[in-house]
Amino acid sequence: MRLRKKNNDDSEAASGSSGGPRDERKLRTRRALMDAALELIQGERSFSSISLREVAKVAGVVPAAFYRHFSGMEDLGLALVDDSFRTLHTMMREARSAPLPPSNLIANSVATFLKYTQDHRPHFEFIAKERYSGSSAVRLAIRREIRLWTSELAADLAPFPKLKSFNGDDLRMMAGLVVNTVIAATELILDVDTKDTAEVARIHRNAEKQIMLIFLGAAAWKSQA
Amino acid sequence: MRLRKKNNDDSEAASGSSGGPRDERKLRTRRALMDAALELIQGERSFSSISLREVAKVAGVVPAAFYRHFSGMEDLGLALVDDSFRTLHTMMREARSAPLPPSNLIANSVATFLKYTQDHRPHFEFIAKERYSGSSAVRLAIRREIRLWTSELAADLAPFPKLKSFNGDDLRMMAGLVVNTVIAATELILDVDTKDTAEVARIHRNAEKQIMLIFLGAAAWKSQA
DNA sequence: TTTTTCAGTGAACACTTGTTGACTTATTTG
DNA sequence: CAAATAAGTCAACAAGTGTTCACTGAAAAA
Repeated sequence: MRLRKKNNDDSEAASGSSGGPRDERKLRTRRALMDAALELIQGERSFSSISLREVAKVAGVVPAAFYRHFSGMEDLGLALVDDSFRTLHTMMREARSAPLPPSNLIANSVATFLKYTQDHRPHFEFIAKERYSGSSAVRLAIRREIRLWTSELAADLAPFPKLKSFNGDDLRMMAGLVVNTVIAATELILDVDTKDTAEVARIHRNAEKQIMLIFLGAAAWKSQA
Repeated sequence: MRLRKKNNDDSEAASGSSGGPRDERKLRTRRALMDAALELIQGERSFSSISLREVAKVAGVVPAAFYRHFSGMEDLGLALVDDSFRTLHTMMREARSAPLPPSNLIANSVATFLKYTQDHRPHFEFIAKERYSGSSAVRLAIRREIRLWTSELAADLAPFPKLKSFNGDDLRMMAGLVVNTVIAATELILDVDTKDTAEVARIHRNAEKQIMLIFLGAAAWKSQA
């Protein structure tokens, strides 16, 4: 109990600190479990309706082995939230480091984002499905991440000259509106047949227009009115 | 098979056509099953994670009796979608028949709507949870209803003088934005402790501002730009 | 080399699950 | 009144559930 390290929760192997063949193997299985869950989520089923045993089976592992990595399904769910939003933050970092030209900025940003969600479908499908129907811990984690994302966007928006008249609260309010709109479009696209490019394009255009409408309103906004 | 009426799906009793003691009883049990499902949904669980047997138990009925009313859980889910949106349409009809004064119209509408969602929490919680995580049939049904709702709102919005410059498509686009915003606020409120009036008020104000921002943009909008 | 650690195994457990078929019993129908 | 209808009951089923425990065997530590 003192010097023993039980290490039931991957706290070490998850970060791949030492990197021996054993840690690597553990990491692989952990990923296999997470990927298995994401795979089972695709289409009809939701995370709360899949079983620990199914996840283990798809991951090619006996059910008991699951517990070497997660304390239960809820734990797995939280890990998937982290995983999914890491994906999102990576994208936003890339976007900032290679900024788009100011002309057609909105249309390009929307296109970039929606393209990204389609390329990482499993993660975003997981988020969309668990956002409201998951356990309260998972829901809370997702809401926290979205709030964070909203704040990031607000910070990115602040320098724009047209948004001078916004105070901090109202800027977050506006960013929240943009995030909501983008999320709604994402969720629609996820529910559409990938090959139905016409419908996907329609959703794109709609989201673009909606965000343009928001910015049009922003140009006329006066905080503390 | 010809003159026999098996009546496995409540098609008659659901509408309560004849109204005898038997039909009334059947209707009561049907409602009990639906209410049981809504009750089980409250809080942690989601519709896809509750079982037919649990629903039957809460409804005070043996599992086999469930099949006298619904062919399975998915069928129950579709019935709940209908039920929930009937609630919503009732509200919108009431709102139109007793129109609010034009001053503070937005703030009043938002307040009315959000109040309503809190008074019919189970229905709206069901919709929020199943919108993305339910079976495809249920998701489709919900999306269809939301689209309908959006069109209704667009029709209500059309007469406004400030929205002269909108064509039909763009009007639906704007209505969609408003609906999304209201839904997002609703979903946030449902996830907040009912007694946390400060947080509820914060969400109210935020939604109001967001919709005002949209209308501000609308006043500057030119369709087919 | 010997010992320790630990991811993964296999079997067993006590339950819950959806669905079935034959039944009872009150209402409806003729 | 007697016959038919059908909502609800009861018991049984095969299959799947989460969790446990003693185990094996390869990698890590000594």
